[in-house]
Amino acid sequence: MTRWLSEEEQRTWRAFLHASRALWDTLDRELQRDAGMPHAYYEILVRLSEAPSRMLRMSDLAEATSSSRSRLSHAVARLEEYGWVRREDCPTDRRGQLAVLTDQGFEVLAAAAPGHVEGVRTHLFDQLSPEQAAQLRKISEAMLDHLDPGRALY
Amino acid sequence: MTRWLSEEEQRTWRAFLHASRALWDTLDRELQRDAGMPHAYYEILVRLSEAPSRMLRMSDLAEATSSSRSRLSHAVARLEEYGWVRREDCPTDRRGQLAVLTDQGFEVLAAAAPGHVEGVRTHLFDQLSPEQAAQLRKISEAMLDHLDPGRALY
DNA sequence: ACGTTCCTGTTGAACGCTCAACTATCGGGG
DNA sequence: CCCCGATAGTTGAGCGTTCAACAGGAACGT
Repeated sequence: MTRWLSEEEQRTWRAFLHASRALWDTLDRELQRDAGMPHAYYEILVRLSEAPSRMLRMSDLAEATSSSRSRLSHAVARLEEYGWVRREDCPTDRRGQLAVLTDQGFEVLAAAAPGHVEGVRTHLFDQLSPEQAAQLRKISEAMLDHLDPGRALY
Repeated sequence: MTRWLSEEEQRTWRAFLHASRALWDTLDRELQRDAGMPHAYYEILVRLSEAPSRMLRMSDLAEATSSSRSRLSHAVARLEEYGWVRREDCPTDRRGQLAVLTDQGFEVLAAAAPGHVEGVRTHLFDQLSPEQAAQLRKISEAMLDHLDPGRALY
């Protein structure tokens, strides 16, 4: 009863697989080389930098970066070692922890951002027509609607 | 001089980021749960199963799965422990090694494939119109042309 | 023949992620 | 008030990946 993929679908699937992996690896490697951090850590810093007072509850941060609580916990532990993030107790919920972006963390992020954005542009948007970029967004949103229906759009 | 992303581009980029990660995580988790292997190992088995005599040089296998030699070496070591793959010396190049899919490995793959294909269909193709699937292919190929120009198309 | 350079594949350490187990707190119902 | 299930976050072990270093063989020029 398996609904196998057509030849056409299989080619599409493999192209997508290789392309997204290649893009991912490239950006991750650039970030590691230029800023000394993996992309997952960069994303944490970005989300914190956009939050009010540059701080977020661990859970909210986990959701924003689509990462598990455990992963975030490990990641923040390391970011704390680097001095880029610091933990604070949540005043309204004694179970809670706040992750706070330090000034040093902000500096590191500010230094890393231009290179990374340039990478995203070079490796993704420069390769697509404006129509294709719009299509990619629709496609991504369709996938998200299915895989993660509750997620905040932005 | 940084060419920052427009609001529109940023939304596209984040949607793509979350969507491809969600798809990836979902499929990887399903495969781990149902077949006891990560997607990377599944891909290795697939490529071997399609090769003549179900064997490939390590380098060729690394390229086909877009993985580093080191990664493949570790992976094959583990697949060998499971009894799904076996190594043979290459007859024409004494540096070379051949990875060979065992009968048991083939059985495991045959058992895992229907579930995984169903996952790809459910989580990807069922969510896209035929036009969107075609667009996704073009988009992926444009990315590949840039990131990995020499790669075999299939 | 010889040496240099490239290529093939492996190794071990460091790192990040997953999973399951655990502690501590919150919040609602008897 | 107390209990109980749900929630917040952490921890450690196991696993896969990366990276740099390495050994051995091939290919090429001289």
